[in-house]
Amino acid sequence: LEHKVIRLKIPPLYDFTESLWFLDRNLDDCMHKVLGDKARKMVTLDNKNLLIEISSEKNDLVIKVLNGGPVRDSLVIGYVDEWLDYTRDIRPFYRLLENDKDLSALAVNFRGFRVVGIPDLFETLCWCVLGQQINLEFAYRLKRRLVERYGTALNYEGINYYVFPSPGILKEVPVSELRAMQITTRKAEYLRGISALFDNGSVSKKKLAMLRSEARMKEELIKIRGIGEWTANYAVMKSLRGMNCIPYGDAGINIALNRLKNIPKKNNRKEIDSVFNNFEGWKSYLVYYLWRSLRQPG
DNA sequence: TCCCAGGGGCATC
DNA sequence: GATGCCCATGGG
Repeated sequence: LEHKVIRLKIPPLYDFTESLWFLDRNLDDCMHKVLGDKARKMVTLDNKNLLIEISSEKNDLVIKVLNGGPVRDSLVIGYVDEWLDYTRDIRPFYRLLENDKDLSALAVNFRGFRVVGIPDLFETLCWCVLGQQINLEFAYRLKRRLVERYGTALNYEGINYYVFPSPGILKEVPVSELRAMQITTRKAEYLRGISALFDNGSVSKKKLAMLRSEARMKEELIKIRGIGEWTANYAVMKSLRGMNCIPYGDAGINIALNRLKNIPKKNNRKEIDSVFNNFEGWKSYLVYYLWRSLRQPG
């Protein structure tokens, strides 16, 4: 069977194995699958569901469309870039890292690591709500339950790939049904509320993107019940590609900066800012590298 | 038993 | 604006 194949030249400071590491990292994320040195994911482009596979060969990033389509190459390429952020020139970020003696090891240890995005804003926000104040493993389990029940599946070579449930479907799910999945009453209410806002069009990625300013995007998001400062920053970073997003209060950031810079783990907003102020334009990347540092001994 | 997890809302001062 | 409490489950 012949598949559509797109080859893209890999730019400096992009390492696909780092993207793969993030996509795998021992967490059971139902929205993609890592098989050896390949990643597979179902994506919706031009109202069509496509199963795509990403791998690397020599100096190329290789995209195969395994199922679905056809859609224009540019749509597929655009999606992969939103997902893996591979075309961004991150050399300026590396110069900033290298100028900081406590952080310069990050540029060596995680060379070529990029922010892995979640192009679907609705999915991002639901994911944030699900994961609030519980451990990651359990959060991924909750997401899997939600997606398996209300999402759209494609079975390919014995594995199910999913499109995240639509707002129209989730807004109608009774709280009791979500409660039965161990999603708390509060979270169920948040999910239904966010779903309704996306379903009636009052909130959308397109509308937020048109605001241009990250600060204004966050401002709009925080108005939504269930979305606080942490989630607004996370969502703008992961879905709208904001470059100056700091999820203040994040436990992982606190631990990483405590290790690397001996900064207190609580009431540390000013200390956090004093570090991040040197990374104007790359704050989100620093957040990501700090998270990255938690999972592998420096 | 305790504390903590890639939080957020709300009441209170 | 800071602080304390609640939610609600699992892991260490």
